Amino acid sequence: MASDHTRSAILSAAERLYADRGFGDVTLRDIVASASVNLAAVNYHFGSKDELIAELFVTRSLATNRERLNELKAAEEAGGGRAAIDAIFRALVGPTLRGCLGPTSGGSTAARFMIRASIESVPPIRRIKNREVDHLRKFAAAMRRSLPGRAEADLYWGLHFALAMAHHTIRERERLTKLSEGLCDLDDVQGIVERVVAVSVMALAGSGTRSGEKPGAQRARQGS
Amino acid sequence: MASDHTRSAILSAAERLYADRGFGDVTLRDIVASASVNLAAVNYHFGSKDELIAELFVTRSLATNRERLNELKAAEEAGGGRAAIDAIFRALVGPTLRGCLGPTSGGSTAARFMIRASIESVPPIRRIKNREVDHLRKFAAAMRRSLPGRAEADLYWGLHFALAMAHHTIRERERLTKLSEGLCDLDDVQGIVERVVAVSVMALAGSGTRSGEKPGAQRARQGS
DNA sequence: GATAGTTTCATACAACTGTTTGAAATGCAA
DNA sequence: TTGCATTTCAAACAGTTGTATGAAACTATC
Repeated sequence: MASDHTRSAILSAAERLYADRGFGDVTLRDIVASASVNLAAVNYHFGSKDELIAELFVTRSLATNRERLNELKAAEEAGGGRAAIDAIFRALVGPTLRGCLGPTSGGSTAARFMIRASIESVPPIRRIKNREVDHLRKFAAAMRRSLPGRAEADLYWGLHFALAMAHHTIRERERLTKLSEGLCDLDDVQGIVERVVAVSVMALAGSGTRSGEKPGAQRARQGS
Repeated sequence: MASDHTRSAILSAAERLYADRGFGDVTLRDIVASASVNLAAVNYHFGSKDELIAELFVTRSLATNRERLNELKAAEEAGGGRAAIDAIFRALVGPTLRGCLGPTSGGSTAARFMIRASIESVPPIRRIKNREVDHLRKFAAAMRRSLPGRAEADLYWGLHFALAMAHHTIRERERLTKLSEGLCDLDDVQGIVERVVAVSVMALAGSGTRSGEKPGAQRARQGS
């Protein structure tokens, strides 16, 4: 395995190019040119283009998941087995938002790569994301412990909405800046985390107090 | 312009194929084979592949936007110029969710196409989406009229989060079903609309009462 | 220093892509 | 029917893509 210089040169060149120009128009030839290695090296070291992409994504997303679980574990230990619901949401969306937003996002290749991976959905990444359910289940379990009375479906909707706000903020951060004409400060990552956490907590607190009653169903609608 | 038979055959074949298999692996040759027309017909009638995709997307998204604005207008007229905030959110997310979710989504090609367009981000569609800011500004304006006291940034965040929940629900509906093991009923579209609206309203109501104070900032954090 | 295993390299391959071309077919007005 | 414009068609084009090949270079072991 020698020095692995070629292998890691490919990895970092690929990550940078994908981050900058997206998966759609970066070819293996672009990557090997940027890494100053031979074209055949990609297939030799990774097997195929898709496996290269998969390795890039797995590495980064394992890191995020680990960070998430660490925060969750810390919060549960601090609460004696039951984490506060806001701490759970913070552990869920904090690492992702901190990784992809703020001043880091301009400089860190890893962050920009993960943003790309979240915007463009290519087959190898989709396959990996589909296996992420187990990871999310751990957060669902923590929420169940935190709010034993709450209906199961409400917990899942809360989890889902928290991820929705976090991911959508990452995906559409440019559009939000343009829409709000800079009023929404996308560099204040901690502020955004707290905003997402606060709304997620409210969403959960507001939805019915006990079992599966649909929230908002009491409101009248105007149309058909 | 004759009967336009070829043109519309291409449009509907393309929409169906893109809906079923995504933009990534549908070629012009697939489309013309499915439409039983000649390969050159696409370039003759649409100019290029991208313009074909653009026309498909523009048609569908104009329809949704029109529906949104109709609902918004009705709500504002009913309120004498000021729509209730929940009615505004309902006008924003209702048409999209109804279009892409529920029993329709299984059968309607248009709905499945729009879901694809929301998941895979191809250049021609991205270009069009970037021009959607003007449309969203109308909703921001309605929100401003509805809640004159609220800080501008909070309104944009509210708008942003509402869209986040709606789009994420469409994008990840399969994963949410799997994660919740069917507990989240993705076929109850009206229930979902009301859930999203309720959370959006709460998000806005909960964020500071007046000026740009960041919500949740009063909460302590455990980490660094 | 010969040997075996790994890694690099230039090159070719085979397939597929969107687009163009120029001629045939069609429709329609005079 | 003649003439003209629109539309269809088969075929080819020019370019790109990821991958495979087999020889060369390198590395470490004996």
